[in-house]
Amino acid sequence: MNDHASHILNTDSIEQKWSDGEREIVRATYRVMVEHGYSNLSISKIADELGKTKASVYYHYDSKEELLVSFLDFVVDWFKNDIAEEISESPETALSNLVESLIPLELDDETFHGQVVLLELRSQTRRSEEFRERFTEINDLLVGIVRDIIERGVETGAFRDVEAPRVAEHIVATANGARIDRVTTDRPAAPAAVRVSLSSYIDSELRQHD
Amino acid sequence: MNDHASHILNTDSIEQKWSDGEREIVRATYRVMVEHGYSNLSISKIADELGKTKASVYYHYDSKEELLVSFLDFVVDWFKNDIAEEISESPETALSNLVESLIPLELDDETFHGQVVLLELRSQTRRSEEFRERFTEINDLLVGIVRDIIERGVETGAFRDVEAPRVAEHIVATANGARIDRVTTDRPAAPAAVRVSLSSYIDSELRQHD
DNA sequence: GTCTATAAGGTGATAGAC
DNA sequence: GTCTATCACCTTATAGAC
Repeated sequence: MNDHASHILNTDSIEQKWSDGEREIVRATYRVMVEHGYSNLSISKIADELGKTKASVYYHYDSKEELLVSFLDFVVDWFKNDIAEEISESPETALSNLVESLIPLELDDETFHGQVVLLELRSQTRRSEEFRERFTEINDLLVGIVRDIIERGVETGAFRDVEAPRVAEHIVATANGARIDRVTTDRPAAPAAVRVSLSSYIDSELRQHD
Repeated sequence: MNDHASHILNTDSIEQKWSDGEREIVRATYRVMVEHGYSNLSISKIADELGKTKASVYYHYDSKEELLVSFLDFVVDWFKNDIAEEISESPETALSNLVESLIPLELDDETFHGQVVLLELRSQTRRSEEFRERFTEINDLLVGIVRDIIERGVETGAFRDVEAPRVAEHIVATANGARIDRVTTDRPAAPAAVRVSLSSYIDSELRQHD
């Protein structure tokens, strides 16, 4: 699994259930957001990025709201495709790989801005139920992955018999907290500290030592 | 310590370094944000809430940006005053009290909306360095409190000899992750799960059992 | 300190031609 | 599908009277 928002919306990771026009618009939307932030997003800027006019955007989407929900659907899809990778390993390495990718030591600028954009969108939860549903799905997916890894480890005897659902919530909450801290503060040492402490927690609480 | 945004900006917890006019404006700003969200905040709405006109607001603040930074200064101040409470207890109870208040089981509506507003503002980190500084300060403060409790516990022998700075970052990241999950998703069981797992982590990793 | 009035510009969205 | 033109509205911010 890659960093949360890296290479987001790459064509090859997006399913075929959208038309070319919609796909182009959503990708342009993402580029505008990475450059200007969600709060400065406008249909005009999207149209400029596309090299077309506002009316052309409104041919594909009836409203800005609908476009944003569509954008979130792309994010969810990307997330599903991206997260499915490399969990065929042993539970121990799968979990530590996941932690490492959830809390990377460094972020390139585009990924960084992509994370901020997703946080901006996440904070718009009052906008509609549709928004809320998408972020609920993303968190459910991530927690589900972690829980499955832990349960698999418990079955194979690699992990102690912990309560997988709770521990999974704990790990995901920690990773998300670290990620948000990184992109909203100047505390450069924090992410690495969290990662070390979380890894040591996993090692001593979950791992079955012989 | 109370919930992050409960009773925020109560008059008695705010210092005297602002004029009455500014204080009134900032408190009106908060009320507008709780009702309409940060992204729908406007000078007009603040003026309406105050029962005055836009020009009156601009007499006190040269720009919306300046007003928002001033608002964040109030938040930081509130945070300082609020967080200083009840840490005179034993390290064990101080830490578990803190975790309980950082991850409350229930949130009333106003506190809930207040948390969303703070998340919206936090996501506006690209707006200016001033924004970023305030949230850096808030996180530093919180991590500092936790670290001090842990260090005190290590000194008194209540806790094992853990690396206080790292564990503090871990605990705060987890609490923040749980808080953001709560206000941006429909996953009602998640906060309690995180809280249980975090408490059990603290109990088994930190506590010196005899 | 607060008011009225206004400027200058961006926004989401639509009508109708091609 | 894309265009031009336009609408109604809201925004931040200022000038000047009281």
